[in-house]
Amino acid sequence: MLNDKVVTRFAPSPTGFIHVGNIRTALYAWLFARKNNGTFILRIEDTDKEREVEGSIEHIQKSLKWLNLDWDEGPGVGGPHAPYIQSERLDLYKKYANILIEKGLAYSDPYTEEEIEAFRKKSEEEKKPFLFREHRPENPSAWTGSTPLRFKVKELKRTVWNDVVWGELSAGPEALDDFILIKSDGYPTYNFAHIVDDIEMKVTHVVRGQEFISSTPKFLSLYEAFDIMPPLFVTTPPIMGANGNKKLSKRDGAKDILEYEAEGYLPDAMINYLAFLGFNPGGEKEVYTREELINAFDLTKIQHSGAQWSDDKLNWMNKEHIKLLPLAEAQKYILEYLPEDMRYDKITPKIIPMIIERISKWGDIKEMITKGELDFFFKQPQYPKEKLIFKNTSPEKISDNLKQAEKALGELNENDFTTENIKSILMKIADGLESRGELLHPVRFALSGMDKSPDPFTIASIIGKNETLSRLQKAIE
RNA sequence: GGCCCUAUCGUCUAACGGUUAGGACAUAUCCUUCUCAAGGAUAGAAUCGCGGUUCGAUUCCGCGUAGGGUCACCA
Repeated sequence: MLNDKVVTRFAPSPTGFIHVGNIRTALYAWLFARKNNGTFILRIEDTDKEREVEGSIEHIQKSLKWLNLDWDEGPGVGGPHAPYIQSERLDLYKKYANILIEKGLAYSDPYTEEEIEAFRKKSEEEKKPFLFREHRPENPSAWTGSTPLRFKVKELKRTVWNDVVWGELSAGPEALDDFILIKSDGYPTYNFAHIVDDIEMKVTHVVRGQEFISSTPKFLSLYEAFDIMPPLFVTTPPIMGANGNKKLSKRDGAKDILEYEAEGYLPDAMINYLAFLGFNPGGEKEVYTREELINAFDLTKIQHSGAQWSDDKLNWMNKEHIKLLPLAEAQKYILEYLPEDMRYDKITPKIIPMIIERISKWGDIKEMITKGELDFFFKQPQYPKEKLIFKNTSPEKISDNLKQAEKALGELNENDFTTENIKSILMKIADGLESRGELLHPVRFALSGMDKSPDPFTIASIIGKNETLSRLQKAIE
């Protein structure tokens, strides 16, 4: 087993979108497979037809594709163990079920749901855990397929196993029970189907959330029944909601991973953030590229306890990744968020760095536009009267200062109309005044019409000499 | 309730049994700046409690406490 090629899998059920908690488990499985030149399988566990949500399979694939978590086997790409959708593999589960029946390790469940409910209620009243095996029928009739098929626990014992992340784990015999293998509707349960598939697909490392720790003894007893070496278990801690310490779940507002795409996060930033929420390779470096992440990934450095989600940190991480992006690449993203009239203007490329400086995700551009923080680059701004008042300075003085600026800038050659030159010229004038603000504020306001904006030198150099002079003129009037 | 697991700044985390317990996010202040942003600097901020082992415990052990998970014909 140890010398085998690494095989990991992500096995979601198609019950809707997948959220960040699910995706991180997939990410760890993917990182580990990639690091070891192994195989990453996508398998759809659709054995509960009632909970299934239409379109989920496509949505799951879309989510993985957005994050560039490519799968080597699975829906869309096929593979040696196809099909990768459990509802299309029912014969296989029957085959494995028959092996257990022949070994005397599976039997037909004779009870009605009401009867079982009564057993459960009784246990509850007696403050004891409900165990089906205490009600195991003496001479069950042959299984016909219309009743549930149950696993027959052979030996009640303490189960001890080794988890790659947590080390040695164990549970007493009360964790073992005669669980259902195949439901009365003919579909296998998760407990049974995923083990058959992991065996068939030769999965070496089962990466999954810690909610499965308690049922691991059951899984191990199944492997034992088949006389097959179990895979290694890699248990990941939960992700907790941002406000509180509840496990992140759809009920508590966990978002569809694709919403983050819509908000303009970078896939590599999302992966970086997600990986570090519950994993740390040591050292002080935190911003990792995809390649670096694969190299640094180490299952034994996964945390044991839950980590709280933080939008702040995600935003910071995303900004760091935006900074790593080549300018041309960033421009491509930004163009998608700009309205038509800002998109193909000759000004556009010049404002890219200024936009990048002010956002943490592409979606923030929408906000900048709404606030009018971009308009003035493209057209003459309005000067709302209520904003025209500059404290401690008379209108005449301002007008004079603007005229001075206009004159000085007018003497600057068109080709020399750079941020640096404009700054040195305006600063020279401003330094002669009582305060620099007496000049810089009116000039900036003349150019942008905004209370808050980038500095006047940058704006002037972007919009060019003619437009700058014309706006100064207009403002003087 | 039974069983299982976890515990370092507000948050994410680092630290062969020996460190002034480190970094990052967030926060505050300062610098740069007319403003915004970005950048730089500084500050405050943690080993859950009690015992034990040890020359020495964040680290190992026990007991508390707190939190999480799980006890389905769901996955």
